[in-house]
Amino acid sequence: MKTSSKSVATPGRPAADTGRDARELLLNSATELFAIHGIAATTFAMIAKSAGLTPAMVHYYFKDRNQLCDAVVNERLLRIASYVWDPVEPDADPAETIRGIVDRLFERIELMPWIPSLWIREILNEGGLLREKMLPRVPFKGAQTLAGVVARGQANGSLNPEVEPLLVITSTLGMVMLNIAATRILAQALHRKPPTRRAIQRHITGLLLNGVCHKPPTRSKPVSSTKNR
Amino acid sequence: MKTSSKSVATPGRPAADTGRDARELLLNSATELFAIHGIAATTFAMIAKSAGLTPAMVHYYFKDRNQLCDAVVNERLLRIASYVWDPVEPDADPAETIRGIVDRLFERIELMPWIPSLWIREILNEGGLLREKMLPRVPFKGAQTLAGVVARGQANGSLNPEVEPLLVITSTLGMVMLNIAATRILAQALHRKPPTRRAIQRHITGLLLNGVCHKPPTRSKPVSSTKNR
Amino acid sequence: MKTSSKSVATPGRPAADTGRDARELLLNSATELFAIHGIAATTFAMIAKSAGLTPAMVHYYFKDRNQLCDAVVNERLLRIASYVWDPVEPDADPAETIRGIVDRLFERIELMPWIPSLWIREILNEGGLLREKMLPRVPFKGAQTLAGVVARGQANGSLNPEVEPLLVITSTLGMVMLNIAATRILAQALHRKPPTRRAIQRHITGLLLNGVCHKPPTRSKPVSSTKNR
Amino acid sequence: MKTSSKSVATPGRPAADTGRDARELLLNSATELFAIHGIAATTFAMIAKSAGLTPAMVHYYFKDRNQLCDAVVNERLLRIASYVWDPVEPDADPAETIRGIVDRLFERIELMPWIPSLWIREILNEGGLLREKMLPRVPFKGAQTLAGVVARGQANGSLNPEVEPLLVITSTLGMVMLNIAATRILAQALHRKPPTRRAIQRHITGLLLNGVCHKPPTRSKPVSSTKNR
DNA sequence: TATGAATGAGTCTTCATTCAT
DNA sequence: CATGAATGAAGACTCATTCAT
Repeated sequence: MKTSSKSVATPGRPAADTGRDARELLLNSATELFAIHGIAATTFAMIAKSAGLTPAMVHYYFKDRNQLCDAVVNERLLRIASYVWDPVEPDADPAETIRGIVDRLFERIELMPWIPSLWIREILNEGGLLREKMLPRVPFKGAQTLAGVVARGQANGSLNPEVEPLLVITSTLGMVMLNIAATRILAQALHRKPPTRRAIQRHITGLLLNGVCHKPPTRSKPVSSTKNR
Repeated sequence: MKTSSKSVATPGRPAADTGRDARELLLNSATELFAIHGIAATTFAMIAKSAGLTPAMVHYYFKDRNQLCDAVVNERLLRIASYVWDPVEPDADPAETIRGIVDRLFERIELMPWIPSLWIREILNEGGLLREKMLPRVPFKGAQTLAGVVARGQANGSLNPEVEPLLVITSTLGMVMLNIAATRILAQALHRKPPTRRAIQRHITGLLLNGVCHKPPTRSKPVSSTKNR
Repeated sequence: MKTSSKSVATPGRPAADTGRDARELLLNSATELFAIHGIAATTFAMIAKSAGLTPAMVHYYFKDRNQLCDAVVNERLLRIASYVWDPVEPDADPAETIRGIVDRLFERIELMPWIPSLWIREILNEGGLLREKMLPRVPFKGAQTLAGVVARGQANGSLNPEVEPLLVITSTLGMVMLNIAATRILAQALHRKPPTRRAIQRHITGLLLNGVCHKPPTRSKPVSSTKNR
Repeated sequence: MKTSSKSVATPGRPAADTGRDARELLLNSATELFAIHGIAATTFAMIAKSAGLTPAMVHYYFKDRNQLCDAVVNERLLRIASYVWDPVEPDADPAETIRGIVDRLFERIELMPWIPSLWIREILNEGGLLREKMLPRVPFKGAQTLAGVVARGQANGSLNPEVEPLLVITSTLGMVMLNIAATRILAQALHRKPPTRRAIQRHITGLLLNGVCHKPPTRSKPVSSTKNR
C-alpha cells in the first residue's frame, strides 16, 4: 500500500482526517517526482497534478519546498535508513552483516522503487538537496558498526586488506542502488533483456562478499538470508 | 579569432587556454554547474555569471538548453567515454582490463572532477537529461568486450560465477563514480578525515578484482598508477 | 462569481457588464489591440495595461498567444460571422440578399469598431494569424448560398454577367470593411470632413447593387435601414 | 526581375557597387516580408536571411526599422502610386478613368505581387506603420481628380447619384487589392479552383463601372484598355 | 479544509544595435 | 564593405506564494 496512514473511514465521522490523506498523497507524489526529475526541477503544480489536487494544497500542507523536503526526509527516508542499519550488530560476522544490509535494502526498494534514484540524486550527489538534511540525522551508529566489523576482520587477517573500512559503507549501499538504477538503461543500450532482480541481488552479494572477505563465503545457503522474498 | 588560439586540447577537455574562448568558458561553467545542481536547475544566468559573461551569450553560442546539452555530450562526455573504453581488448586478462578501466577513469576524474556527479545525475539516473542523448552514441563496443571477457573467464572457472557479466560494467563504473562522490560526505558525517584519492583507488581496485576474479590478483605491482595507460 | 453576473450577451460581444469579468476584459482589450497593431505586434503587457491588469493575468486565463487567438475566434469572430451570414436564404432576391449582408455587417461594426481592421489584417491578409483558425470553422453555407443566388440571377439574364459569383462574396464583405477602414484616412489626407457612416452605407449599397444587378434597384425605399433584418 | 536597379557589372570595375546591390536585395526582401508578416513582426534577421546576408547589414544600410520603412515608401510605394495615379486627367470620361486606374494597378501587381498585402496591412489599416509616412507624400492630385470627374458626372445625371465621389477612390483601389488578396483564400475555403486573374479583372471592372456609371458601359472593347497584358 | 484568482520575481529567449576587426 | 561578437532591453511564460472566499 502506498499510504501507510490512510484513514479507515470511521463510520459516523465522514471525513475528519481527509486532510491526512491528502497530505500523504502529496508526499507520495512529491517523493516519486523528486526521484524522477530531481527536487529542484519538480514544481508544485506537477506534484499537485500527480496527486489529483491543486498546487495551493501543496503549499497549504508543506508551506514551501524546503519544508516539503523535511517531510520527505523525516517521514520517508529516515525510516528506511533505520530499517536497513538498525539491525547491524558489532560482534556479527562481516559477511552476514553485509548480506543483511543488502537484503534489507533490496526489500525496501521492492516496496519503494524510487529509493535508488532519490538517494543517488539528492543525498549521494554533491549539491543534492537532501544531503544536508539527512547528514545530521542518519543513524550512523549502524554504519560505524559495519566499518568496525570490517576493520576488525582485516586485523584478523580474514578480510581483504586493501579494502577501506569506511568505504565499505558507501560501496555496499552504492552497489545496490547503482546496479538497480543502471540495469534498465544498460539492457536497453545493449539490446539484451535486463537481468532479473534476483540475478542482480546475487551479483551484488557475490561481488561484495567475495571482494571484501577475500575468500568466497560458503555458498551452501541461498543468496538471501530473508528467504529471498 | 575563435579557432586560432585553440590549443590541441586533451580529449574531453578544451585545454590550457581556458579563458580565451567564450564558448569554451561557458561550456566549462555549464558542465560544472550541471554536475552540482543538475541540468534542469541550472539557469543561464548562473552559467553566465560563473563564466563572467552575460546570459545572452549562452544563447548566442548554444541557442537553447537542449543544444547546450548536446555540446556537453559531444564535446565533453563522449570524449571521456572513448578515452576510458576504447583501449579495452577482447583477449586481455580480466583483471588487467578492469584495472585499466578504473585507472583511466580515475585519471579523467582527476582532471575533470565534475564527472562522477554529472554521470550519476544525468546519465545513470532515471529521468537524467543526458541519458537519451548519450545512449545512442556511447561506444558500447568496449563495454560489451568487458562483458565478454568476464563471461569467458567464468566459463574457464577462473572467475566468480555469481557475478553477472553485464553488471560488471555498471559495477565498475559505478564503484568509481560513487565512492569518489560519497567520500567527502561520508568523512564529513563521521567526523573523520576523508580517505586519500589513492586509498580510494586501492579500495576500489581491490574490491572489484577480488570480487570478480575470485582469487586476489598478484599484488606485486602497486595498486595502480597513471603511467600504465 | 464568474457566471452569476454574466448577462445574456449580444452575439459576438460579451455584454453590458464588461468590466466585471477579468477574462472578458482581457479578451476585449486583446481584440481591440490586435486590430490596431496586429496580433504579432501586440504584447501581453499592452493587453494587460489596457485592461488595467497584469501581464501574468493574460497567461492565467489564456495560457499563450495561440489560445488567446482561439478565444478571439470562438468567442468573437465566429459569432459575428454567424450573425451576418446565417440569415442568407437560397431563394431570396439577390439585391435584398446583398443589402441584408451589408446592413447586418454595418450593424455589427457599429457595435464593434475593431471588426474591419481585424478582418483585413488577420483573416483576409496572406499571413494573417487568424486565417487558419477561421477557415475551417466559418459557416460557409451562407457565403455559398449568396454565390448561388448570384449565379442563378445571371442565368436569368437579370444580373450583370461580368460579375464572378464567387467574388461577390469578397467584394461585398470587402467593400464594407475597406471603405469604413479607409474613410478616416482619406478624409484626413484630403483635408475634407469624412463622410457620415450613413453616407458610406449608401455608397456601398448603391455601388454594389448597381454593379451586381445591372439595373439599379427600385429606390422607393431608403438606401438601407437596420429594421429590415 | 526583382531588382530594378541591379548593377550591370561594368567590366573593369569588379564590384564597386556591390553595396547598392546588397541594399536593393535587402529592400526587396524587406518589402516582401513586410507584406507577408507585417512590418512589426518582421525581424532584421528574417530580412537578412531571406537576402542571404547578415542582420548587421540591414542595420548598416538602413540604420533602423523606421528608416527602412522610409526606404520602402520612397523607393517602392511612391513610384507605384505615381504610376497609377499620374495619368488621371480632369476632363476624361469617368468610366475610362476608372478602367485605367484598375488596369495600371493590375499591371503593377503582376510585377510586384506583394502590393495588395502591404497596402492593406500597412497603409489602409488603422495602425498601419506606413500610413503616416505615405499620407503626406502621396500624389493626391490624381485621386482628387478622380473624385472631381465622378462628382461632375453625377451633376450631369449620367452617374449613379448614390455613390460618394470620395469613396470611389478607396472603392476602386480596395476592390482590386482586396479581391486579389482574397481570391486564393476564398477558393481554398470553398474547395473550388480560384478565378483567373483575367476573371478577377473583368469582375472588378464590370462591377465598378456598372456600379458607378449607372448604365453599363459599352462592352464592345476588351476588358483592359492596355491590351490586357 | 480547499480553491480559484492574482501577482511579483525570475527564467528563457529574441532582437536591434554597437563595435572591433 | 562586411561580419561575428557582444549586450541591454524587452517579451513570453512559469512558478511559488498570498488571499478572499
